[in-house]
Amino acid sequence: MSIIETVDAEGSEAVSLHQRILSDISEKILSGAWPPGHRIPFEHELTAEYNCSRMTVNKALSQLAKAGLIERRRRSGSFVRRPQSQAAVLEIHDIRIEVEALGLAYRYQRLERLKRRSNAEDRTLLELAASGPVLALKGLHFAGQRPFAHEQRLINLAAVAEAGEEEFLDIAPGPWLIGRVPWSQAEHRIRAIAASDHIADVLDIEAGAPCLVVERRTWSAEHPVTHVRFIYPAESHTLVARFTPSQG
Amino acid sequence: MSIIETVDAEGSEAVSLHQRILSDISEKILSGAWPPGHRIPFEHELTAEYNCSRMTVNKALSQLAKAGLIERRRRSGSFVRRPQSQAAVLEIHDIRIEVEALGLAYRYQRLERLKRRSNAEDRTLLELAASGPVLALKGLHFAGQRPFAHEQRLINLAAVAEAGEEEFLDIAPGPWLIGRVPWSQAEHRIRAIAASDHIADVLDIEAGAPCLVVERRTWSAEHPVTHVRFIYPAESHTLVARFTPSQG
DNA sequence: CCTCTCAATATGTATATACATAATCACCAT
DNA sequence: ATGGTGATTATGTATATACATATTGAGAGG
Repeated sequence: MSIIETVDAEGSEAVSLHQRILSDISEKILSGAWPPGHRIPFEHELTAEYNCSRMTVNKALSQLAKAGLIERRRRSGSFVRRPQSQAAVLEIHDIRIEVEALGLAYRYQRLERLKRRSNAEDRTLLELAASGPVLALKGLHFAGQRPFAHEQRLINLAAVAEAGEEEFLDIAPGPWLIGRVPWSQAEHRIRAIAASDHIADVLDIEAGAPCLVVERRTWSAEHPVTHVRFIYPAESHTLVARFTPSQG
Repeated sequence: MSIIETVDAEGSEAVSLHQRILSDISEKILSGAWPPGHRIPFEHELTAEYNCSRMTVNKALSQLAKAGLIERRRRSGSFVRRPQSQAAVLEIHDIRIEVEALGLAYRYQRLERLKRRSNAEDRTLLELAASGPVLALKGLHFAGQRPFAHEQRLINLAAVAEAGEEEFLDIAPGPWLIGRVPWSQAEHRIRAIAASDHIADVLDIEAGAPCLVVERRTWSAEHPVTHVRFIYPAESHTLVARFTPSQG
């Protein structure tokens, strides 16, 4: 309630108030002190607690909401969100790097390239509202002589027009895109499938053998950029994800 | 370049100014009109262009910076960032929540429970240096009447002594641990396998059918806590990972 | 008892303002 | 030339204020 005359005599670090509110609250949530469903103090209460303006509190809470830790409801307040899910930083390496880390020669080979107007399936995969030009690619990543992964990709040419001029004969579209398009969001879907006859054929495995499928959708500031589906033979691939639960 | 006094006569949607500045700029970046390294107009210029206060512009630019699209430098201005490396936030939900989200009844059932001194394999899985007491558990997660996932877990009793007193007959060890042990690090390994005869039997699927395997190792402040291996029938499970680069 | 309306409330968005801070530039003295 | 010094500039953070908007809850009216 009082003016801030205590100048943080002890562990006085140069942390902004904004940051402190943020970390205080996420700590409470992550530690379980405030379980899912718990109502977070109202903005005006936090205003009093931290002796700051509502704008500062509001900014911090809005950020927590965007991060998915809390849910805000007008007139009701802010609440700790239910999905107390564990978040992990999953690093999906460039396939080339992955292959070369195994001491094998990397090679990419195009199987198919098609420029067309997006059909219904394309629009579903890319989450596109309207029809537009897309580039559909299929290719194989090799580790030494053996196929390592099959890639099936859609590129939204409305978002990345230059991609339409590329042949992608022996350069993989992934690194090409990464080097050109800044992306702001991605979604992965990971699952297991049995190899279809066709996939078994190109990957040189038995039909019905288990495969790991990684699908990735990428957005650059609201705009869908690309959708890609990697299929790995089960033996060749393990995804590794490491996680430290720090909140920014 | 001119002031926007046109009040969006046409597709006038209730979009906040904040949102409009945000999408305008990211569109410019995305389209390549502003390539990496390009200097974004100064806040005071955008203030004039959008005829709004600096705070509004600042908020939008700060958000773009947090999203990793631009980089801000004092005295110099804001610049389009070079594309970043890939990392993804993978959310692994509590199985109960996942099952209940499907509208099915959740149930956990213990298959096996063994308290013993860690053997060589245990120490590998837990990354333990010395031998010590561990709890080895096997159990099934049900969605309705059908098995949803098989769980095989090791708990380091040196780190979580109370776990040794628990039976885990029908409460799953995952939530039990989460509620008790603050964990500071986790590592996931994700891969596909063909169901062994035994796994096929307990999961009620065909032998050789593809399965998704998620292994998680958890540490609490340097101490290994638990290692768990989930096996999901391929049809029942897709991991979804969402990602926004860099957090605030 | 039910519905409709209106006031109260918490959040959402925006403004004007102020001062802090880091980086750069121009200038001056050596 | 060279090195320091201070002014300038753009962003960083915070405040007080205002009004919009969604939602809840209580009370009026049927």
